[in-house]
Amino acid sequence: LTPVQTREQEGKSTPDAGDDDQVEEEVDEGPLLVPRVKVAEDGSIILDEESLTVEVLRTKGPCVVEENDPIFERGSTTTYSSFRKSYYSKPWSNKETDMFFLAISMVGTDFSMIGQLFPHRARIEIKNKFKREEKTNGWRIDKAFQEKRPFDFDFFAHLLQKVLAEEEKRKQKSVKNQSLKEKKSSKPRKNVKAK
Amino acid sequence: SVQPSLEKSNSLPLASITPMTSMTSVSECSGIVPQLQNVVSTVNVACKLDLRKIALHARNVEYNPKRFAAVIMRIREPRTTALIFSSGKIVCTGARSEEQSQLAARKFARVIQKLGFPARFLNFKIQNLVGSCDVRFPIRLEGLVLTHQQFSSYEPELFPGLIYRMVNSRVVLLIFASGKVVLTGAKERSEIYEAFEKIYPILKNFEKA
Amino acid sequence: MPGGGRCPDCGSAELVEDSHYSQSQLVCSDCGCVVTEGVLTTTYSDEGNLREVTYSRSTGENEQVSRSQQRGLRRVRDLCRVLQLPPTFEDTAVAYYQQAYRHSGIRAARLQKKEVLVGCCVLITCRQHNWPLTMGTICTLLYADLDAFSGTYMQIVKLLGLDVPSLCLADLVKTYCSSFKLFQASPSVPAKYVEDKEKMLSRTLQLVELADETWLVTGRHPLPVITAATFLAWQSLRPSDRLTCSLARFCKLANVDLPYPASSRLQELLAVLLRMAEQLAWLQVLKLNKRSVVKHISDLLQHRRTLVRKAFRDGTAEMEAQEEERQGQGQGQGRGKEEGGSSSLDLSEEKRGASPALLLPPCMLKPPKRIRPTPSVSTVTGDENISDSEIEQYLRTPQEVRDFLKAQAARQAAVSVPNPP
DNA sequence: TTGAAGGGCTTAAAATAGGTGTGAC
DNA sequence: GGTCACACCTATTTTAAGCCCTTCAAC
Repeated sequence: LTPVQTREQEGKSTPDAGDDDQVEEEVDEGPLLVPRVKVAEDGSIILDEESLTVEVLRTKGPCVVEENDPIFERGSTTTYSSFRKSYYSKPWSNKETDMFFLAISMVGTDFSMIGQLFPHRARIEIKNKFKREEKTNGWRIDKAFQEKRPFDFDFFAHLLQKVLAEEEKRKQKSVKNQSLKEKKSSKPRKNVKAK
Repeated sequence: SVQPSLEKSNSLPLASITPMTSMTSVSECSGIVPQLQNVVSTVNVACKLDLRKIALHARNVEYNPKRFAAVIMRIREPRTTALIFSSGKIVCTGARSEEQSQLAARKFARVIQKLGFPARFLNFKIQNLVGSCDVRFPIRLEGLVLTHQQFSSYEPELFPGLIYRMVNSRVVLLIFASGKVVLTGAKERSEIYEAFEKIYPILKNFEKA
Repeated sequence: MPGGGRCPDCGSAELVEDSHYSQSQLVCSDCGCVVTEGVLTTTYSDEGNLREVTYSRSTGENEQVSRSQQRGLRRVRDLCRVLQLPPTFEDTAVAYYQQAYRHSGIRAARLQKKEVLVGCCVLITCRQHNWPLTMGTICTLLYADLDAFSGTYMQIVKLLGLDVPSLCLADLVKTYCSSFKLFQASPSVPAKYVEDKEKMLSRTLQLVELADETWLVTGRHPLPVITAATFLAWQSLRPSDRLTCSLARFCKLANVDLPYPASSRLQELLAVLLRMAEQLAWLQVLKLNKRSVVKHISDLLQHRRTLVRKAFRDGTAEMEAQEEERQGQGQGQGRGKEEGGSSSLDLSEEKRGASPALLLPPCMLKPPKRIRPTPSVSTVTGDENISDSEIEQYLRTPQEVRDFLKAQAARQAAVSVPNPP
């Protein structure tokens, strides 16, 4: 039983990889199972409740209805939120942002192409990043666009991998630091985004 | 075209207040001039375009025929974005004024020309203007929707603003409790100005409950 | 019609129970239509099966009613029954659905849209009868996305030229509040948490009215306002036992969802109450905070209107004065005083004693955030010269084109051969 | 456990257009 | 089953305020 079987093509978590001629595999249709399963389960429960309510009403017949007041007990059918897709996008670290500008200088404003340079980012995230930077750091966009750099896919991929790995390591370290610091309260670390 | 009848206001961000030179007009002047925020225009370069070729030779573009059948081209000055279709039709967006939009459209056409297409510049037309301003007093949207029901849609469960469709005007207004107003749908800036002058006294009536 | 009626498809009265499914259903033995499912369980995928099972049996007469329209009408009735609406509502909602179908644009719409259209017609009917029903409820019952519902709702109201009254908050208080499981003791609800329903409704209503008077309702989702008001009403009716209970815990034990914006509404309401408390001499000395003020809600509500009037200045004149002041100062600033318009919703305790707060929507009290980069309305005429060099910055040189193609090819190769470890 | 902050979505308008859902004929 | 006439997805821009999500910081 799949109550809502609309195929939402806006799969998140897996940045809609497939576009651009090649790279067919799986492409859209992204089932995006997680939310649907949740919906189905939640829904089923509600449905059962409602079914019972209807039964009760049928057998009970004379409803309480307080005279002219159309308002009477209806059980808790009033709900607030309904289903919405998740649009969450991981924040860009400073290093990753630097990589973003490097990508701009290599390929220009082709967000689909840049999206392929960032395997964990969907095209829409690249576009939003661009628009955001245009508002807050317009000069950096201009600078990157004018500083043409040769488009070297492998070079970029390796550099990005290194940067992200470093990021991850740093993150884990800070978590560990936090858990075992306690005594060593004064540590002059502080990164301050290099160069 | 071009020279706007009303003074193009001032560049002072906060100064949407105009000294209101003539008070002899029939209705009172709000003293507020909506600022243009976005201009959409179209133009026809009148030749078939090979979008793949454009995508290969220009570095300010994106082209994904699977996703969308147009080249998306961006230029820095004026900061605008264009949709370029193989038919030769161009949609230019993002400019702050009609003139900026035309200049931008000419630049897009020039890029196409430089790529070897016999581009012309036909039927340039402003298609949509978006403006905004602030009346600087709060507005009881629930009161406004009651008395102007036939023009209004206010559904706070869906959107915080009231959607107001003007009579005898293409302009649609988004009216917020904060007193901020967005006006859109106009093809000439006078329509924006007129719509605002028309709505202002109405809004004044709903400053308080 | 409920229960023992006729098949909405073919009109047959030969309805039989069919318990092949998890929920028993009434099925028309003439055409095979499922007349009443356990409720709104039909989905598009089910519909495929239905279509095969039920061939369209022409009853000879009119019936230009399409399959999808019949299904929609059936679901309109189902939804009305699930919501236990008065019988007359059903026909009104059905009429709206039929009216919508007379438009080719609706007939050609996607199936999902026709599905949420069912909810739109029921919602519109309820609104016109002042029957409190939220869009969230409709969407939950239909398993619909609120955004999908939104588009269809706006379209249909425009298309049919309907006058749809707003959702009445007071009515919603009655139904929604009543659904809180707090009115009788149970294993999950200790005695000290049990409250009298009438007292709760009355106080919640007053708090919602207070919220409305102080700009906390306009432009906001209605239900979270009520959730916050209900919580405050409940706390204030027995503060000593309930002050330590959080909004989240309250919702959990009352067995209702905690709407996301409710926390903000609660904070805003508390700020308003604090401001009001400052106007009462005997409360002033107590140096109340957002926690202790709850104990005096009863007193504050008693003099609600007077206190609101005293606690809040009329914001407009003030705003205009500020605006003019800014004008005089020129454009260079961007900071300036700000503090002058100290938020009426500011909870910081040392701010008190100052002049009354502005009575304005919270969004107007937030510090001006804008970074207007638009000094350049410029002097562009649209006819200026365009230099070749300006255009050329956007073009790739022949060498760059070759490099780009090469990189593109490499990229494709990398993609088609995923991992070469 | 709470919040704050940051980001992206909702609404309106308008042009552009292929591919395809949808139902009537 | 094909034509027809729509819908309506993808995409672009821009403002408004609210909602809603995640992440990360004080307690």
